[in-house]
Amino acid sequence: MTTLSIDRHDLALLDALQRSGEATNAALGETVHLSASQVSRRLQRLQEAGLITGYAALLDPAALGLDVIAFAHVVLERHGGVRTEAFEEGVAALPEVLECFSVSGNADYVLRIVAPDLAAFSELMMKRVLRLPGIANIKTDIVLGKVKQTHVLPLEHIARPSRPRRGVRYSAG
Amino acid sequence: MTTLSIDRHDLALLDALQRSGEATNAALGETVHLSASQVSRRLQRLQEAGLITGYAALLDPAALGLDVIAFAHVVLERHGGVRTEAFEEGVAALPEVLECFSVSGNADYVLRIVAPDLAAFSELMMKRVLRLPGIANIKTDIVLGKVKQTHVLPLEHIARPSRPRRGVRYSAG
DNA sequence: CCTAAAAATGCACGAACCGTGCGTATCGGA
DNA sequence: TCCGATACGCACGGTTCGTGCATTTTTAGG
Repeated sequence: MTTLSIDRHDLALLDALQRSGEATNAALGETVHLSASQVSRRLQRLQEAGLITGYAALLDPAALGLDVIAFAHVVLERHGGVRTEAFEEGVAALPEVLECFSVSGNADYVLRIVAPDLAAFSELMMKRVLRLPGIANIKTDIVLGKVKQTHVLPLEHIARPSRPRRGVRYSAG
Repeated sequence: MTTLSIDRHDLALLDALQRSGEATNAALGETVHLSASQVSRRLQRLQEAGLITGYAALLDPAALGLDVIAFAHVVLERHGGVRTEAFEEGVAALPEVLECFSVSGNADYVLRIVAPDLAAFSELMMKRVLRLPGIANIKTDIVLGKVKQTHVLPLEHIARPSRPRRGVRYSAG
């Protein structure tokens, strides 16, 4: 496990990076007021510490023909089984299921699913999702419109020393 | 608007890129069996066509102290107003609200929200979300466990000519 | 307050990477 | 089979990257 302390430069860097991950170190340095070499060194630390888990190209779902988004609320049968494992593995194997969380509330799981169109979505639900083991019932919310969608995590809650200090430490192991 | 046709090399490229957006053109070319120069040219086309909307660094929410994820199901009041705009703008201005969709079903909107902990989440809901205009009621599902979470869109549904062809075209304007 | 250790900074330099021009090869249509 | 169009790999100049080094700034202790 690596441990490090974060200062305001690191926060500005993380914020800039999750918005434009393709920026050069020089460009990043200009927005956060650091030299390119410092940006390079800081990024190396942040990555080793596990704060930066990777980089990704963001694709436009609509341009790829993925026009349907839906949230599926799954309730499992309750005959005290190990069926949850089978269900979770089955879900993880479906590429159209982008997310699956177990949740509090009425449902056991919430799934975020994408599909090309309603016909494909229907077929996916009937032939793949509903056939997963242990399902009692599913209620589905189909997305009608996108008000907001971002991958940018809020960083405002993190204390911002002007310099790294002992005490406030962030880690990932 | 730019229009282009996609072949299997482009698909392989998009798939590789959304998994590791930091890979060099040479490395990408190795996985998709193309030269680095071709990768460069294809990426340029895919970006101009709008299929690639950007690049981002992926951060670890837990390492940043964001331990709470929740889905909020919002029902608006129904006195035929333009309050929906005010609500949507208010939601868009909250950095903790990563996503907001209008949906079919019982609720009007589904919001995905992150927060450092339950105390902060509670305060966020009470002081910011519930004070948005036009809200009738909110039901919240708090995430207990993460079974799967990915940003990788499925591409299996796209036809895969060995070469670009006229007819099958993808676009983004 | 003063001093010394530690850490961060900017610059410089060699290596790696990127985009483009160009000649060649391959594909599709007639 | 022939021709136009398109995709391909190679090579090259410009850019970017990471690291070593000397300097400056900050922290902690006396």
